[in-house]
Amino acid sequence: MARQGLNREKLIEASISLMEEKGYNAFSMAELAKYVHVNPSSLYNHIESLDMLNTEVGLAAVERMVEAEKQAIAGKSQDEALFAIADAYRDFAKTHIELYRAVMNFQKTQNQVLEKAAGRIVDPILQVLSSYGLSRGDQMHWQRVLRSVMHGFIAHEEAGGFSHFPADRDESYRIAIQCVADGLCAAGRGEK
Amino acid sequence: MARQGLNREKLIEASISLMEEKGYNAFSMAELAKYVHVNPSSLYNHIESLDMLNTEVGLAAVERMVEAEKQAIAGKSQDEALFAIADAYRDFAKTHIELYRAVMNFQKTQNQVLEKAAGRIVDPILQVLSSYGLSRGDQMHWQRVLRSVMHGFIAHEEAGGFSHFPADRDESYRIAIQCVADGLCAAGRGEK
DNA sequence: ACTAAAAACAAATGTCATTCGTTTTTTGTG
DNA sequence: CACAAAAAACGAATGACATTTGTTTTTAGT
Repeated sequence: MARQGLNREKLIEASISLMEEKGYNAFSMAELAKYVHVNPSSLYNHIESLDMLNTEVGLAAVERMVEAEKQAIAGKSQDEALFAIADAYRDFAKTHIELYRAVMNFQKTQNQVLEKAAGRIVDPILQVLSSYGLSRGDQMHWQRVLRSVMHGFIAHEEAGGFSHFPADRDESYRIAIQCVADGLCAAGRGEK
Repeated sequence: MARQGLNREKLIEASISLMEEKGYNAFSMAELAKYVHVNPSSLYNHIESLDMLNTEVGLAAVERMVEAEKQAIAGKSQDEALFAIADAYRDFAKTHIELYRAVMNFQKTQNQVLEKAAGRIVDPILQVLSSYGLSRGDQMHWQRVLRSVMHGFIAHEEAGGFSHFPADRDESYRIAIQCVADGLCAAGRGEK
């Protein structure tokens, strides 16, 4: 019954660790309580709900992913930056697959939180795209294209959807990103 | 207590209807039991588990999606077929978003089931790609590229991840598919 | 040392999925 | 038509979960 010195931040930290360790789906209030040696009901002295905890973990994961991306693209531009951010994105998802799940499972209800996260996620991508000389409108479209390719690839890869054929997945990803690179170059030259 | 004339097929059908009506997440044994006017425990006379039911619904959804795709590409080839299948894919996902979720939430554990579903999904896509004159290896890569773009786009769109900027989403999708089309043409001409 | 806030607890509620044993209904055979 | 066996329903129970409430313990500030 001795106090554990808990607070909101520590619980979020513990949630991140626990989620990485046991998996996004195995995460629960009961598991978290066990992890911090406390009764499940005691958690509510520090946090409002499981939903809120999932959101906070997702936000923290976004920060880490964005940080990794920014480091990857530092000092680079155009195709070099594009491949760097694409690789960093995939590396993060593979290394922290459970955190990546937390990001992609954001509740649609939390509109303002989602808005904030979306802004952070788009930021380094727009930075890369800015070196291609696109119109403002095209930047918006191509930002979506790149995010679609990256997430779609990782989602399939992680779900085992690419296991049917034995082709090298790294090479598939390279081809996908090169495809976007070529499209960006063409768009940058003003081709429609 | 009068019998309801239930069986495995009818329960799967009911599950599909219920899932489309109430949503993938709201689906439960309790809801299904209510829907077919039976005690929850009675369901186990016909099916093994909720997991198995989710899998069956997912498989049924794959069949419907593939059917829609095949109709869309009938008699078409190259870019026309590509855009047709891409639009059919997105249309299906938007019209039956809860079924689409069921497809994308396949359990990784069910390896043979996943294998079967994967084969079905890839089939119409390979049919489209076959008109581009790719090598067998390239077909495998580009099949992955196209699936990544389509699913990634829908996942983001459906999660509200494309709401941050007011750009037209239809146009973003068109650009994404055109990007793949251009890549396919180049690959078909033997460019590396 | 004492008071008040903070943090822990136990117990309870209302969800689930699933299992078990029992009762009811139907089916098929004599 | 009767009767036995199979099939399908049920209720009750188990153990998981999130969350609420009321109570007790611990700590911090005075």
